[in-house]
Amino acid sequence: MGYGEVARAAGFPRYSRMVSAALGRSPEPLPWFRVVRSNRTLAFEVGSSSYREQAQLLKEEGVRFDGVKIIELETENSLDRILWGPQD
DNA sequence: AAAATGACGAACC
DNA sequence: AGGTTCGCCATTT
Repeated sequence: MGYGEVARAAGFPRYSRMVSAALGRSPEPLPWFRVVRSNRTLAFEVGSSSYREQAQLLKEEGVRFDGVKIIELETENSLDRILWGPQD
């Protein structure tokens, strides 16, 4: 899931930036690290401490990388499923 | 009130 | 392919 994708899924197509803001501000432990950029790279500047943290967390979730690019982000407990569940 | 700012994204050079 | 500009919209200056 990218920020724009989350926004769309929530019914706010132009709110990608608000999504990132919300994830950052939220006091509850949201799985912010599962949200990436639309180009499938991580959300932060490569090498930054936040970048390394996100990379580490994602690896623990079983997400694989091709260098800086993410091979496949969607895991069995991807963000959309956590937030909105299997709907049915 | 006006301008700058973002864990964004797409459109243009 | 890679760098710059532009649209987005709530917050903060």
